[in-house]
Amino acid sequence: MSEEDRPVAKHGEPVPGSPSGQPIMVLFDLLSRRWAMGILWGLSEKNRTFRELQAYCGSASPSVLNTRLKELRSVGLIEKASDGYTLTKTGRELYNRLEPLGDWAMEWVPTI
Amino acid sequence: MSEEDRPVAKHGEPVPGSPSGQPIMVLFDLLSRRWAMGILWGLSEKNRTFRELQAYCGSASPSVLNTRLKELRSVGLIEKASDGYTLTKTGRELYNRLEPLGDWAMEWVPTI
DNA sequence: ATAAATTGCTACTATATTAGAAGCATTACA
DNA sequence: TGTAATGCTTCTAATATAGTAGCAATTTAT
Repeated sequence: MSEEDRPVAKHGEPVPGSPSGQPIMVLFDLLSRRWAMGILWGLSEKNRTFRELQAYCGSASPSVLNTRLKELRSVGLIEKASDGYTLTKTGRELYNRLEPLGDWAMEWVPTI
Repeated sequence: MSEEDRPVAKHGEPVPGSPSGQPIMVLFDLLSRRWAMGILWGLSEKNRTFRELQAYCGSASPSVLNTRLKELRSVGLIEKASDGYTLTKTGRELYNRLEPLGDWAMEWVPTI
């Protein structure tokens, strides 16, 4: 009973520890789960199968990966296609807002 | 011995589980730690003391909050000011790239 | 000056999440 | 009809986070 359902907080509901239920906190709660952003990033390039995603995310545990995929599907950010998982329209919208982090990271990471 | 140093991966170094060491993965590894994004978000409005941040982040555990603050300081995203913690120039740059998520979250969250 | 608050933590235990290895059922291919 | 991928599920160990208590140092009030 270790990695059971941890539903994504709804609007107005307290995020684990965040009583506000502010939208941004709901989103942060989701995105800060392991591999969540990596999955979105990986799928932005092309559709990927479970095992491809696993490799892309550095051998992520299948258990965690699967949990994350279920969550992302349950909130409509990704879905299954014939050739693996794919971003939904909403998922791509989110990715578009995440994308600027890529350029920034390339400048920043070498400095640390 | 539970919440010891978990250094932020350097460029080229494998992120826990991510052999690539791609900049974006290094950043994701940092940002996906509990409260990391919430802290940046909270400090973007104004400087906040330890206890103010704790309240802002929904009564985050002092132990975790402190760990996170150390990490964010060690990579130069935040620093101490006379009236609490503050974003560095670099930290604000990162925040600026995070900010679009706020608007998006306000549209998205009500739909889930 | 002294007492009472407040602040910024540290320490410790309990719980939750993630890692990692193994393996199984199903589909795809040869 | 094998043989090999694929998409998981299950289990245990390791790690991270939550939560409570409390203490030393600084600030505020008397």
